[in-house]
Amino acid sequence: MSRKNTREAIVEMADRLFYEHGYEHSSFADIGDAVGISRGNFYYHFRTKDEILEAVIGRRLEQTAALLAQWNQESPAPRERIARFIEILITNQAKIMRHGCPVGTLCGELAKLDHPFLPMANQLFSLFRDWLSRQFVALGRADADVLAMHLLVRSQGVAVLANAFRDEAFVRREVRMACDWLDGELSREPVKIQASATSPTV
Amino acid sequence: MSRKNTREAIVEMADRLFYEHGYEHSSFADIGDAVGISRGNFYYHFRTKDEILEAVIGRRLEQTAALLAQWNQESPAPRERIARFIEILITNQAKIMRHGCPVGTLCGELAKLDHPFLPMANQLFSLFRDWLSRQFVALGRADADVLAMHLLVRSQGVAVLANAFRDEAFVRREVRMACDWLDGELSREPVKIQASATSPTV
DNA sequence: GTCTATATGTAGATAGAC
DNA sequence: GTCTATCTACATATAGAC
Repeated sequence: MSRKNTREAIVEMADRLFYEHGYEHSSFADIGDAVGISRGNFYYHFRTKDEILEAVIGRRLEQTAALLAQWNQESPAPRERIARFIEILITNQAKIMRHGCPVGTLCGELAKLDHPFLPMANQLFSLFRDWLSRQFVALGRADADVLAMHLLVRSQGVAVLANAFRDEAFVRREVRMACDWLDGELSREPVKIQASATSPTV
Repeated sequence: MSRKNTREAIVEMADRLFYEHGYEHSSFADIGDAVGISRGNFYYHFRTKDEILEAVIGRRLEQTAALLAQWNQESPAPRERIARFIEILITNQAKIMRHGCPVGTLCGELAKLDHPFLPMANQLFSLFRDWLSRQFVALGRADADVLAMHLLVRSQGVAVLANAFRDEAFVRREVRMACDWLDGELSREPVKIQASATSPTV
């Protein structure tokens, strides 16, 4: 390898292959061949497959945090920031139609495998959830987390169905509907959440 | 096996294991052990793993069609029928929180594997889509398919996030929000869909 | 129809030369 | 750091006895 950092090259390729073909379906041979190294060399950098998965999730967590920080910088207004989240469905449309959402599909696969790194992968969702929630808080919403989760619901649902039906017009339409929903919500007065139960014993 | 039909027992167990642990992660040994037959006997009934997958998808297609027919019988009003679709998120809540939506996770996995039976699995989505669309048509909506797809978006998004966060209150709340959305939609006048493009050359 | 035994391929993982 | 050779485990799949 002429690369300065083989380890980085492995993680980058594993990240891509895990997304495109799934974690379980991506073998050491697949990753090694794609990077251009032997399996033996592979094991010099990672002793187990779980180690690679951990590195990939760590990388995604870093990149997601960086993306959100970038959105914070580029869009001062919370309303615009939320819109950028919704629009990633358009920005990454081609990949989402082919492979689904990188976060949703990884968490789904690890849940099926009952994998110990599932909680770590779920932190990817939490990054978006908490960031969205902060934007709604900044807009004075008491039900910020409810709205944040609802936007996650819409984006995940669109990703799943975009992957199944591969219909660009559908994605654009749902993005428009989500933006309309956002406008509608933000034109209301802030609403207090009702307590979920009155009995203290439950 | 004391069962009358071993083949049926295999398909039934494979259906369950594919749902709980994924298609690729469920081996012949797993299925055979769970049913209580040897691997040799297994191959008497199914020559390849794809054959079992085909049988499982076929079974799900039949059961889904039967479920929709049952809803048609039990609920004459389209509005109530649509509500029943939304409420499967509550009915199957425990399973969805553990393993996600059976349809969404199967289609997602087969998409990753680029599996030839992906189109067949996607028909599961189409069954719900078309059925929902017919209900909205019965309610006089010109944009019936748009509304049907939107309900699929919501249910798939809730399933993905219920699987990740395992939060019952979240599921109940989103179901309520979906019902509210439905009420809001059905209290409007029917809306014509705009043509997606004016140019006939595109 | 069901079983045991076995063939064959491929996965993850290791040892040791260079 | 990188390679080749190798090991072990397990997956799909087959053959043939009962």
